[in-house]
Amino acid sequence: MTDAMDEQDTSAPLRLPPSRMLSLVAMHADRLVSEGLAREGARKWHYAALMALHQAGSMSQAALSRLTGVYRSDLVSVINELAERGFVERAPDAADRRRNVVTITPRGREHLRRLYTLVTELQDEVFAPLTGQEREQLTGLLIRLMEHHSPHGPSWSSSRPPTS
Amino acid sequence: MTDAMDEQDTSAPLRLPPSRMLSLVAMHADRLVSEGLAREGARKWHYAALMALHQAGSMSQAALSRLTGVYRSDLVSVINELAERGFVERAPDAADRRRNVVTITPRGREHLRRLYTLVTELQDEVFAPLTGQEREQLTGLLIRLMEHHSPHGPSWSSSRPPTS
DNA sequence: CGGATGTCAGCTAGACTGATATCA
DNA sequence: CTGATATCAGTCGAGCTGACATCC
Repeated sequence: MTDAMDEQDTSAPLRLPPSRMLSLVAMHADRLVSEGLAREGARKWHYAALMALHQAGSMSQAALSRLTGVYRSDLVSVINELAERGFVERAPDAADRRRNVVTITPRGREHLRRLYTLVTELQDEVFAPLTGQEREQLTGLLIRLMEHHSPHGPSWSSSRPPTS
Repeated sequence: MTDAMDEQDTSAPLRLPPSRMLSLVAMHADRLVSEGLAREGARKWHYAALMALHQAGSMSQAALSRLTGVYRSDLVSVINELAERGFVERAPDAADRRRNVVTITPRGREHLRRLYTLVTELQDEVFAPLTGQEREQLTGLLIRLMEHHSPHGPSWSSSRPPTS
């Protein structure tokens, strides 16, 4: 009966707090996704921004920041890179001259389709040991935790494929 | 019927890949834990190192590195800080003069007990929206994923309290 | 010799802060 | 004036690499 701290036991498995498990799994998943996207010359934020623009339509950088969780300051370079490659257009908003309206281009949509396929495959790789039901369990639990943390943020669901 | 990409729908929730959900939840959990530990003047690695030493006994820095996942190079400063505060002792190994044998001290055990209590409370905070059963589901799934990623690493279980 | 160990210096992407100029 | 916007500079912890001297 060990109630307080378990004593030395070299053979026993390391006991980790659940938050640490989350970090380890998230780190591994992040690495797989990042490396996969890098092969296509993209980064996570590129994907996130394109996906958000595709799903929710053109918007200002500040709005995109709120939607994706990427900081306004960091979004600048992301939009720069996407614009350089013609995946996105940044035009001043006539109605509010502080704003840039960011719009995804047809080339951006093509790119997004490639990235989406890639990301989907990578998700399968990450969650390979889980059955479909278990994956839904997991995402369900994660969504509950996310809603608890940022109750005023956007609501989330697992990603579904984008239409051309 | 949306098979490919869903078109614009500002009212719809953002669809995130599960790996992104993992990152968000892990980030939030990490922040809570880090902030909590900071209030006690500690960091995650301090806790991880003390816990590993407590559970598995004295060992070299390299062994501690393998056990905790903290890089040898980063462990140096962690051990420095713990040693400065008298939580740990670093002594040359007579049998293998390359090695430092790191040992947790009684004061270190006291400190660990405080940190353990804190970390446990923080876990409760992070996973507050889940029932006990759901938390076990979650950790079960996470362990399966961890084992899949590093099948030759240590095996894990959820953390149990340390004994004095 | 090859390989492990402890240490140091430095890199990188990412999260975050602060300041500033512009404009509603 | 308050507050939002885009941008830039810079901080900070964390993960990771490379090199080096020492020792097995």
